[in-house]
Amino acid sequence: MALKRVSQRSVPDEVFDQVLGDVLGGELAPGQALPAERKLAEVLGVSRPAVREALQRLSQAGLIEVRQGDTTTVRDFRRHAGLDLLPRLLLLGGTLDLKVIASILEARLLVGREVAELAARRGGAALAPRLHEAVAALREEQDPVAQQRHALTYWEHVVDGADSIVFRLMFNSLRAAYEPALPALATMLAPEVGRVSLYQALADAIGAGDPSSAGELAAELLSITKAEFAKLEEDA
Amino acid sequence: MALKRVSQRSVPDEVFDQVLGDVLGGELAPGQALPAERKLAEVLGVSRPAVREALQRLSQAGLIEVRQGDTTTVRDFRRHAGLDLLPRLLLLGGTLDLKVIASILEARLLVGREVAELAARRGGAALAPRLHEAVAALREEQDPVAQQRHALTYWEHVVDGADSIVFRLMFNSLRAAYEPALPALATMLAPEVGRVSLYQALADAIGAGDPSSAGELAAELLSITKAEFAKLEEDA
DNA sequence: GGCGGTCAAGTGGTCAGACCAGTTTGCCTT
DNA sequence: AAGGCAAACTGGTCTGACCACTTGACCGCC
Repeated sequence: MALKRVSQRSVPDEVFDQVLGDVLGGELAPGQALPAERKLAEVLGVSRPAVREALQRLSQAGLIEVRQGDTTTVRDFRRHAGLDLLPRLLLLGGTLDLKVIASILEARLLVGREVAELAARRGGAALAPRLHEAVAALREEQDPVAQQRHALTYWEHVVDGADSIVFRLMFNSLRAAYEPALPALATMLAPEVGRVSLYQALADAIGAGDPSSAGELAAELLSITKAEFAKLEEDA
Repeated sequence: MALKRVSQRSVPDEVFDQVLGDVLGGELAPGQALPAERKLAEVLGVSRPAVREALQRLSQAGLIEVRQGDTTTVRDFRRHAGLDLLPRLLLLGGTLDLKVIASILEARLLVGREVAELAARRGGAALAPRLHEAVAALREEQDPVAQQRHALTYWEHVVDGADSIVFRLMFNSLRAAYEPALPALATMLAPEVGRVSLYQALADAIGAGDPSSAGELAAELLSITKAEFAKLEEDA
């Protein structure tokens, strides 16, 4: 068991999370004005520089607009936030948002297929050893959460093989979304990581430089969880 | 001519940009330690809270790691930054990065096709009027940059019709990347926005709820700029 | 009545200095 | 060699003062 560093949350982190929760939860609507920094600091019992740090980060994330001399206003995150906001939408108030999960699984399937094709085209034989290594590690692993980590490593190699900075950064954003939620998602993802033979076949197709097969195999693999989730939603 | 607000750059913005430029430009390599906040503030001739604001934002963007009591270190942005970093990669040091443009155009084509299919499946007839409105505005427009804006409005409607938060946020990140560069990109994108009939046909396919046609038309439309760019690169 | 100028009050932006909290390194003792 | 302690360094936070911008109200002039 690996011991992790215990990290105390900083004051600006607390402020950031609180305001973000209110924005995403709808309590703070687009166009609405936030209290002045001085007021926020007073109400929250913290210093103004700490409030400023949080607000500048919220601004960077596309959730608020800060203008000197005027009140800070809430933006419509659906129009202004980028993909990096995804982790916060997935896990909101401590619970997983099922609609966001569905959207992630869908995007993962559609984009994953394209990335696998690119990897077959561009990664080819040089990529195969790393993929097979990840498959071997996945095969040896019993712990469900650790299995997910091996699968993530596998897909990291695939997206590197695609040789596209856009897809690489996209992968990072998506990984950042579900990595914190892995313990909760591991059960649902188990059937997928259980199909080691599919991971193996995809590695083979990529290594052989066969985009058509790679795309199909990737779609087949990534369809498993999407279907599992759809079934779960029907049962609920 | 619309007059835009003149915005003075703040001190934390300047610090953020400078450190970000050094990280993305390679002067600050992954694993390397940044000078202490106090040192940075002294060297840059600014206050420490301003430095902190910038560093916390850089940390949020995945470019550095800040830990209390230890030095702040540089992270490998390729592994840790998300899609929201794209604007900064596209326009680095005032010049457009051709490799990033190529990657954007490719991803735009592959993802745009999927989004158009989803929009045809989910947006359907309710989406059509807005699409046709955007097409009409595009047809009336002569200014190349303004044409791009109409095209962006068109695609915003399409991605809304896809009814997926992941693709919506993705669109926001991509738009944030090329929107500041529109004046520079307008020439290259002109053949695409000149194909109003293709935009029209795509709107029709989406309105008719025909995913197959929508995907094909979207791919055809988005292939234009990709091909133009490939040609430009060969000429250079 | 409409427009322009001025002022006050509010907002965000920045700074200096002090103090708190965590990490690392060096030195001493067992 | 290992453990403990202190110092020096790091980041984290606060207070209070001042700067810069925006908005709204009021007044004077045409």
